[in-house]
Amino acid sequence: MYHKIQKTIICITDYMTPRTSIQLEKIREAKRSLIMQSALEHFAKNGYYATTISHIAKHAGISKGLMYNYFPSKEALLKEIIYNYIQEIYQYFDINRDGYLTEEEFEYFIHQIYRTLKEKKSFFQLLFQMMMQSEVRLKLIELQKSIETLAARSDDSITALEKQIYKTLSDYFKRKKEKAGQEYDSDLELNIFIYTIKGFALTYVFNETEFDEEYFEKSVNKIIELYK
Amino acid sequence: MYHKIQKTIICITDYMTPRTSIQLEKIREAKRSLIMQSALEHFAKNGYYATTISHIAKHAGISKGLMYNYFPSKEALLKEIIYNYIQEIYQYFDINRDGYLTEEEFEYFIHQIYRTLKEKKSFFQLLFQMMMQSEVRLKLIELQKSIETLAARSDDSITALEKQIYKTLSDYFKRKKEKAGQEYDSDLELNIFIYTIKGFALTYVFNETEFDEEYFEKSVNKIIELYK
DNA sequence: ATTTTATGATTGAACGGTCAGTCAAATGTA
DNA sequence: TACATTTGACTGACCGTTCAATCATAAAAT
Repeated sequence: MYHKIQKTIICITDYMTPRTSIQLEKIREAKRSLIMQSALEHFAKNGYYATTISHIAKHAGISKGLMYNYFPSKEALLKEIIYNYIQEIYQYFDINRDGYLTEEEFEYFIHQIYRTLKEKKSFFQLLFQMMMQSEVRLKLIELQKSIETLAARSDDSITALEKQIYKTLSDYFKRKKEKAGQEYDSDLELNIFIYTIKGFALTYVFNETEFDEEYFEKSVNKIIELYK
Repeated sequence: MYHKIQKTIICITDYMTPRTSIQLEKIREAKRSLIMQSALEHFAKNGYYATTISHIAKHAGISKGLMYNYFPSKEALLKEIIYNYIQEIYQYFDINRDGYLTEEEFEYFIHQIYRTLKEKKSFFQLLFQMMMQSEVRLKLIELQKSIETLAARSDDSITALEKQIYKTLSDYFKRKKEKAGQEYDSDLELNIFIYTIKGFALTYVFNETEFDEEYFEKSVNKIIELYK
């Protein structure tokens, strides 16, 4: 079925071009995406090690060998997936780059987290899994660093995202402190808040009982109410 | 060689036992524990699939083959570990079997969670990993059910523990509701509380930066303060 | 005290299966 | 024809598992 889609794409791009140039590149890119999508689903569901290249290929409607035309190795494929998603998710949270969060923006921020979790569920499943194996995590970080030439960021993508979020929130909670009395420990409250978000993310992302979305939305609103 | 065969034949004639002492059983049990300990550490650090029997055996100071004298398979070893720890942890939380939690007991309960996380860090690392792979989780549940003859519990150990905790807490939060006004949604607050605990557990258990214990203890106290 | 013997513990080479990765050939495509 | 894409049989390494053989020890026999 994926195979058919792929053929269609080729047909569409079948202009009179004598040159196999930029169009070709686009087809290639589309297929790359297809493979990554298939791989992500398998990695997320069964884990990295339990997933075989053959399964990924079959699901993507291509042969095993072709995989290696697009990615040099299974590990490279994994890293590429993670790197790409991280980059993409980065965009979502670039809005508050001034570092100042209003209450409204804070609310938006939390909702944005929820939307992102929902939209990229599989990716977060994979990410959680990755972050729980020190061996793999180290490998990832090490390799992110070697890829970093691509972006102008000097720190590794995974923790960079975490850091940016942390910084913005830290400022927000500090400002709350100024408003509130002396008793209020902003760092501590921030940490508790992060635990809550983490726990929520974990629960949401790995929830299989096809819970109501409404249930989770209520939780999101409660969290906002508690911490805004 | 031939010599050996003769021995075997004699063996068949089946004299009564010049057998070793019953204490042998204790040594056996000790070695079983040793293997399980070694396996747990590897599983926790590198994940189930990335861990080889050879590694476990080498770390335990025994040969690969001997592993199979104590456990029928790698998977059985995993299940045995999880089952044992679950059973053990059960004990810790059996105190409030009456289902009624006072504020003091609630405080104790949270502290107990923290102590358990600390004491059985590796196990919780493994457990978190397991719970994130649907494939493995299903296998586990299915097999727990087949082992259940051992204990008089009719539901599987992992979720049973979860359920018991949930029930006790649910009652506690409901009672809070009665005290507080109408605005208070006990179920919702309970869920948020659980997210927080989960997030805290996740952070604590996979923390590698050798954070101060003091830091986490402060968090524990804050959580108590927020939810008691 | 010494030797014999039975038995469980232990070893590691070997087996069978799996899987990441390769490559020569086939199949388009211009 | 020339060039690119795609395939899937194949390879070599690895790993869970097995098993024939050895070791260690305690009781029995001498």
